[in-house]
Amino acid sequence: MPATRDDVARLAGVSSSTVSYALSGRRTISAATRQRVERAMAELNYTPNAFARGLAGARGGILALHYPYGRRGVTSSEFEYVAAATDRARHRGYHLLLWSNPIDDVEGLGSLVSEGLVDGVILMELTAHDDRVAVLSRSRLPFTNIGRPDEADGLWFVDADYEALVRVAVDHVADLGHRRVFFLSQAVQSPERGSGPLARATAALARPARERRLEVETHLAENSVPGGREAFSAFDSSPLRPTAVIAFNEMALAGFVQAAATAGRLIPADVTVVALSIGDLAAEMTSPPLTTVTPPGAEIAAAAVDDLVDRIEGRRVEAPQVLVRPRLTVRGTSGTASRGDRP
Amino acid sequence: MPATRDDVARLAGVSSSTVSYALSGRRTISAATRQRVERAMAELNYTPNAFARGLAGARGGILALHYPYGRRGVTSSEFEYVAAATDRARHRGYHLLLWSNPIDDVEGLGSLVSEGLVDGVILMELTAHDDRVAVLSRSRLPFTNIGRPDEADGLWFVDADYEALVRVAVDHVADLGHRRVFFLSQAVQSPERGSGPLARATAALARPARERRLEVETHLAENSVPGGREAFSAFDSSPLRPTAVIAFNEMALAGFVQAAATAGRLIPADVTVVALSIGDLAAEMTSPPLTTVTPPGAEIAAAAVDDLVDRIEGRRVEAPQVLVRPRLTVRGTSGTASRGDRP
DNA sequence: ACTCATCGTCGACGCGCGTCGACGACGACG
DNA sequence: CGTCGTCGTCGACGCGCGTCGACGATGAGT
Repeated sequence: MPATRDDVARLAGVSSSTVSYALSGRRTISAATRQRVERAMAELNYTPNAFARGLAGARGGILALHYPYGRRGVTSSEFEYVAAATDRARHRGYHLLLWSNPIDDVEGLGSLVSEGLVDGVILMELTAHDDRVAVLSRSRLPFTNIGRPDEADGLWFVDADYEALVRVAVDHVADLGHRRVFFLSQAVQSPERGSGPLARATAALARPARERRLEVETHLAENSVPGGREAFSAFDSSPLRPTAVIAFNEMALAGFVQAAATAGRLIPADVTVVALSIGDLAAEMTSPPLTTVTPPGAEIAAAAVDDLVDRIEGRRVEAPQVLVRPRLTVRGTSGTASRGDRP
Repeated sequence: MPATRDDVARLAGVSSSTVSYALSGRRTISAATRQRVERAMAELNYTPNAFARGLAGARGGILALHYPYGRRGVTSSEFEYVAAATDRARHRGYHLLLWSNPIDDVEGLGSLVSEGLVDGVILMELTAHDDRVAVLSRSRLPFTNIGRPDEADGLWFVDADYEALVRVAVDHVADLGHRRVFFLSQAVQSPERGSGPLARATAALARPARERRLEVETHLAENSVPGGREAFSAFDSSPLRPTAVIAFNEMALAGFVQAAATAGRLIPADVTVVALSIGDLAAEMTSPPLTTVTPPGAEIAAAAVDDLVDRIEGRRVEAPQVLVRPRLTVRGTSGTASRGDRP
């Protein structure tokens, strides 16, 4: 039912290919003709058919955003990435296709690729060893990553700067005078694959801790509320007697905070809490609201889209590897260490 | 670079159209031929080109999920809808295109439609008067809604049952012995358009309240943390002296809870709190965790996708209007009313 | 006056698939 | 043995667009 290019051509009294050139500007068109064509397009409410455009060899104008299946809505900020990517893609003239399948079902990704529907792919939540990267590399389809694998040579990616993330948190805690820190980490499901962010943050912790002369006790908690309660027991009975918590475990932190309240521990008077990678809403839901150090998800997603589109359109050839600095938001859970703990 | 249908045909020693029929099953094919074709497809790793398929008049296999832009991804459960829809679409053999633009920029939606790219559209977060409905109705493109406008005759929708939502909350509070309730509502930005859920929930409150003999004071708070703090002052100084809060305002509830803690009000000993439409993560972040009554987002999204696909494939013609019952999750913020307040 | 480049426009073709009509092979039936 | 219907396969065409080569019209240069 929608108008075709031929309809426009007929109405404007020109040939069909002239309409095409008027639209793409790939050949010179006289001002008079262009105007007639534009008027005709407006009148017929013409929009080029996306399938035909794609078939004819041009860009189809579709990007795919792939995130591994199953990690289901646990992370509060996932939507921030998706929404920002959608938005940025639209501004660049592309559609965003959401695509999700089990992380080890690489075949699903393969069929998406060979369907030829998308001009490029953005991979979300990269793990340390991610098979998706191999599949896409082989396919010659442009892609960028959010996050990065251990082996990132020649790869395009935008990632949070986890070294900076940890350093900012450590500095903040140390600046407040704390010296003994409880690192509320998480137990990794499949150590094989490894979670990039967690591993990176964990590895990055040692150095700034040493520089700021902090003693750190690490606790691996389940990523769940009960896991957080257990973590609090561990914290509470620790011989280290830590006065601050740096948490990289969203659900466990919730349990931890609840358990602390139940046990009568006051935050931040008795314990300072700094949460890593937690969304604003979740941070505001606690009492007092959480001090957080968080990567700017929207910025990261937008940068990934920009890189990908640049690459698709041939505007860029070298592989950008971008690390984005996190944002420290001091809310209510960080306080100065009590007298006896001061250095 | 990917294999085409002709490649498969050549390898299998049949004609190109035979491959097509073997794939679609729209004509009978001998078992022997089918097998040769399938072997050839497997060997070449053949996947039909999506653009050509779409151009040739068949389904393109793409659905669009449209959500209004700008409502700043603050809502905790948005991703739940999106992820569930993506997943369900995939199971039904469709791709999901995310599409978002300012709610009053209907033209953007129009161009998506006339591009002919998608087989159907799902509209999220419908408001009471939603221009998008008119645009899509005119386009003859199949669409379903999540939420519903005031004028819903003949429309396909899946919506949370807000009457039930409110009733469940009221019953829960009343069962605990509370008689005076503070309804933490929200100030609507553009009263013109009206937020369907809020209006519906508000309207639905009167009747169960009367039936359960509850006195209700309604407070319109900004949808923000400070707004919630102000709401707490209003609550605290109310002559009604309410003992329970029913909240339909995510960010304000956070502020409210914080203010309550600051003021030394204990939850649930002094105040019972029931939150409407709050995601699980956010609910767990408070101490104690929030008792909630929430529509099952994943279920709603999946149902909308199912309806839409059924309609596209001609499996259904009458308009289903589905109301989904909410889920009450009793966590830590609801307690029995103190003695003096009992009936 | 004639040549030659340049500009603006046109017609034709191909992208890969779905589908329609045709046609050969084959068994059933008279 | 001839006829008719069914099954399985084939070739051709069209979907709407991008793009290539061709061509007439113009203006500049000799």
